[in-house]
Amino acid sequence: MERELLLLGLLRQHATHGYELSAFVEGAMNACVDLKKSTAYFLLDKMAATGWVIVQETREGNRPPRKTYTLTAAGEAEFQRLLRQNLASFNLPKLSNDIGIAFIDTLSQDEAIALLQQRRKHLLSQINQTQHTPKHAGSLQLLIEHQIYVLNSELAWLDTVILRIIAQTKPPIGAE
Amino acid sequence: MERELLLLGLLRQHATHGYELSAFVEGAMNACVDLKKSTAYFLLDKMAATGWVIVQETREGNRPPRKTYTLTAAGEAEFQRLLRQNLASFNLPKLSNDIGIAFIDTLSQDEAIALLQQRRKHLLSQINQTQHTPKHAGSLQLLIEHQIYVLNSELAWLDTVILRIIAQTKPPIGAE
DNA sequence: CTACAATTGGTCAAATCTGACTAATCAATA
DNA sequence: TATTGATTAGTCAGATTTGACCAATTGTAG
Repeated sequence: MERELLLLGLLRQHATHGYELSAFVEGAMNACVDLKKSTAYFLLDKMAATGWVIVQETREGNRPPRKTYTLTAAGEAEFQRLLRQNLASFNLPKLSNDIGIAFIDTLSQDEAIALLQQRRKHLLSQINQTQHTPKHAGSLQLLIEHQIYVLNSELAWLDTVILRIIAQTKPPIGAE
Repeated sequence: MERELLLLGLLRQHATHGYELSAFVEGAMNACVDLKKSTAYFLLDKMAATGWVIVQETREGNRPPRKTYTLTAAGEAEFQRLLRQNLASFNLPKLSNDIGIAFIDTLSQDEAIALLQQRRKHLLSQINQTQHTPKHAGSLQLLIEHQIYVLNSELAWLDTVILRIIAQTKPPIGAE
């Protein structure tokens, strides 16, 4: 339902066609949202069937007709409902992408640390990229800030993991 | 690929049937992984087709036959590959579930704050639940710790958002 | 003992998602 | 001004995911 909320919220600002919507989401919002063009069209069509939006094919020249989606009153109501539901609840994001961590003890310490250093670099570059995305309007910007915040906590966590592994079975010189 | 890595990693510890795998994942690992039973079977069958596992139907009594999955050498190799790839890379988790935040400026301050307080409660109770899940063996436990860590950073972030909203247009008594 | 629920083990049709594709237009450049 | 490449706009078959279901077995309470 988060994706529907997003689309309704965007359409609420101004009615537009699927391409612009998905270009925006896959472009400017790329850092915080995963929603492909084809899925966007799918969802829009479903919402049209439900009555939350209406479609108008506007034919220009002889290119394939452009479909403009407009929010209906029912769509506005659904937006209000979804927004409140979304804000009031929290569902933990599952299976981020650290499953590998669960099996890290099958590797030698050296290899484990080398791999995690690489991971650390990926993370840093993502932080950089995300920090340099163009500023969004209004509270959309909060999403980007959240993303940066999350990436930074991941970085901090990763560092503690690396330290733990180093500490683990390397009580070196004066070990007790 | 994270899910395949997980299944291979678990099957590596000991060959077993789909039900036990998915019961474990949907049970003890529920906090950090989202993988339904039916998806697990689907993935297992796919991996069987690829040759990473072999299936043996063991018929006991006249109940529907039980399918036992065993890791092959190719499966072990793929595990090694996926593990390294997973550890060395980082893909940011997208569209957590705070899309609502992007549209929070369409609400009155009072309602926004009330809703976020509710969200805060959900979050707290999830932290509690996750903290009380039974301890996992070995580095599997790291996943749970990560989950708790993430939930706590989400809590901290949520609090800053709430504070920001309160501060936003409420320069009360001696406003300049 | 028996009936009623819970658990074990798995399947399947329907819903959803994806990558690859079409096809027109614009933009630039040789 | 053809040729090439990007951009706009959307479709679709095939892959994946889900929720609901089936059927046997194991408690378990009366």
